[in-house]
Order: sequence, then C-alpha cells, then structure tokens
Amino acid sequence: MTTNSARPRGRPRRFNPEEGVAIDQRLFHARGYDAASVADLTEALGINPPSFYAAFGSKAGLYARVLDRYSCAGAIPLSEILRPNRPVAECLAALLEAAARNYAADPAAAGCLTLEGTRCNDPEARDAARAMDRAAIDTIRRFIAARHPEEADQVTNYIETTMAGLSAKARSGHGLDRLLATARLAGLILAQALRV
Amino acid sequence: MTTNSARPRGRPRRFNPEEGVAIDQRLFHARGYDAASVADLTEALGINPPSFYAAFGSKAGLYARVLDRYSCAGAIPLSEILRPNRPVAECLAALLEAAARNYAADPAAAGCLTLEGTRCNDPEARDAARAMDRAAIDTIRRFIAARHPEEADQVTNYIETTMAGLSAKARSGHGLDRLLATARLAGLILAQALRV
DNA sequence: CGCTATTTGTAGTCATCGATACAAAATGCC
DNA sequence: GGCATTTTGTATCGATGACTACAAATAGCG
Repeated sequence: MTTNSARPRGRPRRFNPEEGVAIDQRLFHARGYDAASVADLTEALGINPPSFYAAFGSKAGLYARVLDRYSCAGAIPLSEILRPNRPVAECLAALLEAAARNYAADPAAAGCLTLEGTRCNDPEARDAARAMDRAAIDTIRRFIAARHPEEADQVTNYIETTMAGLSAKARSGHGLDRLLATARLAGLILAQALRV
Repeated sequence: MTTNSARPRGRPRRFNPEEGVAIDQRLFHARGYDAASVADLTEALGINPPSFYAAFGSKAGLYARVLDRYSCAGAIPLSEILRPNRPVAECLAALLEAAARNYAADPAAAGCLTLEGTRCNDPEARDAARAMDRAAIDTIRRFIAARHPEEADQVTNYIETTMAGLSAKARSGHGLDRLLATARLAGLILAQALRV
C-alpha cells in the first residue's frame, strides 16, 4: 500500500475550491449566469484564470457544481415541506410560502438560482439548470399524484408557474411582504383544486 | 413655402425602417434582447451596420421602437379586456386567459416581449422595458382600484406575478393547453379575493 | 541535492460584442 | 453638368467574452 499523505505532490493550492463554489454561488445568484463573467468569478475568489480552469474546468462546469451545492444550501427543502402525512393542499400552500420567503431572503441575490438559470443564454448552463428544475418539478408532481392522481398534472403546472412568477418578481424588486401576500393568495385555490 | 418633395435629397434608402422594426421585433421576441446581436438584427434586415445605426441610433434605440410597436401590435389589448361595465374579477380572469393565449400564440417567440425584456442585462434596454411594464401594471391597478380600492394592491401583485409566471413558462416550453389551464385555475381565486 | 508533480502568475489567444471611419454610389436641386 | 446631400458597402475599431501557453514557484520523494 502506498503512503496516503495528507498533501498531494506538487505546489499547494492557495485557495479552497469548495469555498470557491460557495462564494461564486452567491455571485451567480446575484447577477445571473450570463452577467457573471469569468473575470468576476476569479476576482471574487482572489485567483487567476488558470487556477480557475484547473479547479473547475469551465464556467459552466463551476455552475454545475454551484447548482449541486444550491440544492443542499440555498434551495427550498422540498422533503421537509412535502410530508406524506399532511394534507397535500396544505403542503403545497406551505411550499409557495416557503418560495416567497426563500426568494426574498437575500435581496442582493433574489429569486431562485435554478429557475433563473433555466433562462440564461448559455446552452450548457441552461441545460444543467433545466435538469435540476425538472427534478424538482417531478418531485412535486409525484408527491401530488400519490394522493390526487387526477389533478397532479394541472396542479403541478399551477405550482411551477406560480413559483416562476414569484422568482421573477423577487428579482424585479418585490419584497417579502408582497411575495408572501401573493403566495398566500395563490395557495387559497389549492384546496378547491384538490377537492378537499 | 419650400417644396415638400416626396423624396428627400440624397441617396435613397434600400430598406424601410418601419418594416425593419417589425422584422427585428420578432427577432428580439424570439431570442431575447441579449441574445439578439446587432449582426443578427442587421442580417435579418438585409443591411449593413452603418445603415442600422443611421436608422435606429443604437441597438437599445431600436429596442425602444420595438417596444412601442409591441404595445400596438403583439401585446395584450388591455383596454379591450378591462371594461368598466363588467365585473372586475371577470375582466381579470379574462386578462389571465388572454395572457395564456398571447404568450403561446407564436411558439418561436413565446412569452411577453416586455416582461422578458425587463430581465435582460443591458441597463438601457431593461429600463425601457421596465417603464413599459410599469405602465401596464398601473393601468391594471387603477382599473381594480376604481371599484375595489382596498384590494387593488394585493390583487395587482397577484396578477402581475401570475402573468410573469405564464410568460416564463411559455418560454420554457409550456403550450397553450397548459398555460390556459393554469391561467383559469389562477383566475378562480379572483372572485373570492374581490369579495364578489 | 536533484527529480517529479502540481499550482501559480503573466501575458497572452481568438471570437464576438456594439459601434464607426471613410469613400464610393445615388439621388434632388440649380 | 455640377454641387449638395444622404445612404451605401467595406473594413475596420476598442472593449470584453471565455479560455490557455508557458515558465517560474513550491511542494513531496528518493
């Protein structure tokens, strides 16, 4: 067995890539994928382009890691909100409220990182964001279909559209109060739609 | 009085700027402001950059003319939908339905040109789109406030958020059927919200 | 101390962005 | 015809985009 030294062979890194992902996550969230340039991303990390590309491969590569991190740190915790032992309409109303709170939590990085990412102009980054978005939507649809199979498609469409609207309005300056009021109003229809 | 000749003095134009605005309107709508390059815009018109800048001043200048044209040709006809002699909730439900139809009308240029324009990365174009958006929102708010002053702000927020969501989802591929179903579901809450 | 491996900083690459300089071309006016 | 005026096409401009070639620097290993 070879020695498993704590430090690898060559010159040591002067920055921590994991911390870099966290820092640039905020930058991507604040400015959007297109408007966050590699020059911005490297400057925020205090490194030069070669270190950036050695660590992350490409701008889109870093963005993929940011999206992964976002699902664990920053995104709405779907599994905590969509509980199998609670009425579906109640869960979905809570989801919309959580979206309002989440999207308004940081005014400098408003809206949903993933949802906004699905609208950028880079095909690779856009596809990565869309894949993440689809996964979240499928989770919601399956949660609804488990108890309301007939209404699952329609209500899922309504939820994702409302969340997209909340994210868009958060980015255009709507604060917590307005988002929350809208989310609650939007949530009122769910009980009817699910025939509770 | 000087002679008002039909044709001005110098070399005649080989293209019609008004037609150019109409053609590039579709291009802006299809790709978004940022992704539609001046090279694209001039090629679509069959002209070279100098003719483009002589006629429109700048890319953002053309976009301002496109937004103006959109309000007359392409956008939702607010004045036809928000009728003072019809119940407010009914008008707003019709507005959401019109939005669904309008945003899905041309799959290659989905969503609302103005709403999508408010999210671009060029400050000048973004401000122009935001001004147009604010004007539309104010029209809606005043229409509601005329008969439901207490609920005007909240319901206006709900309407603009829902329309932003519909536009976003139209661009992400939702067809007429899904948008319409969502718009109708969203419209159901209006009667309750306005205490009719 | 060499030797290898890896990261670093400098200084670029090439493509594309929006926007222009300039002279030839095409018209009206006299 | 000759001049003034305006648009045209060609061929760029400088700035910025993502990305890299290359050699000096810094470590472990023998």
